[in-house]
Amino acid sequence: MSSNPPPVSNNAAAVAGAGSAVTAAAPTFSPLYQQIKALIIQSLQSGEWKPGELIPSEVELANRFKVSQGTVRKAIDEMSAENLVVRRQGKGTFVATHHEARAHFRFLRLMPDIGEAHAGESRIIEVKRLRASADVARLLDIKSADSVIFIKRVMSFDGVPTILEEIWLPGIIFKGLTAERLIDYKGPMYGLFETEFGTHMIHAAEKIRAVPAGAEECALLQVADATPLLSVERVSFTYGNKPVEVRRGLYVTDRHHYQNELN
Amino acid sequence: MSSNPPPVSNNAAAVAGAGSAVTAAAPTFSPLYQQIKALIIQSLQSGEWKPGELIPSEVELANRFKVSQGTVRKAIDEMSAENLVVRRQGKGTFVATHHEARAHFRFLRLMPDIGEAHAGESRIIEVKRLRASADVARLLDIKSADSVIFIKRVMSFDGVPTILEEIWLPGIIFKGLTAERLIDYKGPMYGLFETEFGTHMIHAAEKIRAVPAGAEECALLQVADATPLLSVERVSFTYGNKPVEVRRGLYVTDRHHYQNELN
DNA sequence: AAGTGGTCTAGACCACTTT
DNA sequence: AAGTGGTCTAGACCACTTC
Repeated sequence: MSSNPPPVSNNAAAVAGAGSAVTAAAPTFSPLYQQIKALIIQSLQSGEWKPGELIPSEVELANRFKVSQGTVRKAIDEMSAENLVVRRQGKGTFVATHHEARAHFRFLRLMPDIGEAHAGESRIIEVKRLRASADVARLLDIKSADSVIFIKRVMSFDGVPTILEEIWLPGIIFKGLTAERLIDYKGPMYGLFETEFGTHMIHAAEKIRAVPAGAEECALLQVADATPLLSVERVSFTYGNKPVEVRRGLYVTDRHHYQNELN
Repeated sequence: MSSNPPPVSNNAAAVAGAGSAVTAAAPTFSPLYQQIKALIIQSLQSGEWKPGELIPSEVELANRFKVSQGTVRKAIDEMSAENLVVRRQGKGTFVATHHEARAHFRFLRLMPDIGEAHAGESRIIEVKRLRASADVARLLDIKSADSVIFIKRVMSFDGVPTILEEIWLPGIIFKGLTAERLIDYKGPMYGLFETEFGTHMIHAAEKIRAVPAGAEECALLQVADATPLLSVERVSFTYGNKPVEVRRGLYVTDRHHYQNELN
């Protein structure tokens, strides 16, 4: 640590229970590189560096935070592992964005049984504003009856309708989202969310079930009544693990499958 | 690199195309820590350190391989991230094992909708030897008609039959596996594979679909005909990414769901 | 007190990209 | 040539566990 007082506390525990030796207070200690990581994430969250942009080099950040390059490096290493940033040797470190081929299939795990995965065609069925149900409000961490934007769409692959999705978004964040903007936008929906509404999804949790197709699903997905469908309920999160999207997808899985790696 | 010649090549590319300056041969270069990692994995594979056992300390390994502790550290860091080993501060680094609470749910993603996840009861329906079908042989990377061991079982949670599984194992590796040993064994099946057959699973790939229950599924899982079930096809791998298990599970998902995190 | 992994530093050199 | 991330080293100190 040398003699220079660091601008970030290196040991928060030193402040705690200075008198009581036995029952020390819960040590809220966190290593320097974690604090640096938190600071960098704050800058991402505040929009100081936007998705796709270059962030300062490791030496620059080391100077800014008055720590060694190795410490900044370890912070960014973790962020890279969490897909928050992308490192490119010789070029720099970039904020992760959904406007990239590599990101397109991170949140879409449905793969064709044969052939290569490719982007499908999206058909918007309905976009409207409504009041959050108790369930959706709980998942989005908003108040019941708060305004939400509801989207219903069908995705097709090679002309075959395969995914029926319902999406709920907090009205406050996605104010002004209309069917036109969704239809006009070329590229993945998360790219639109990121560019037009400043909301970048960093991770999601899914619950998967097998359910029978109902009347509406049969009509929109062109399957027989009670055909087994994959039900995928997703909650997506942005910086700070804030939930900002609830999605319920119904997948036709006779020519596709949900691919998952267990590590 | 100092002046001491390292026992592991620090730059394999130096050997290649020594004469041709323009079209250099494909540089099979790999960083030192990756080579160290590969060596450690070889030792795991050869059984030098068995699951649950303590591996040599970082300083010891650094001395053995004549590299710095930091290089060993980076190798083990990656292995820890891949769940090949578990680090315990003050104690040492241990080979990962399936005989631990934390490992029990790494390969079982089916969670109860309400309440805590807990181990279910396994009922063995059938164990027999047979010849590998073309499909199974391809997935296990063995020859068609090679001997495989086939297991059929039902898992129940709180007395409710929930999972019907069929498992195919290479006969060569799992020679001597009988219904009795499966029934007598307390604990997870992968723990038995590890302890009794020296085969530790390190990761798996799953393909998930929704399918209708057939006659046999209805009988064994006590569901109505054509009830939608989650079909989970899994191939599991041991050290060196060698496939050693094919598994097909059918999950009842009215009180459970398959949980997945997208990162 | 000794041994282990965990953090932090400072400096060197390499590989890759851009100017 | 200059700047970036990637690798490797050597040494210090901290936190945790065991003796």
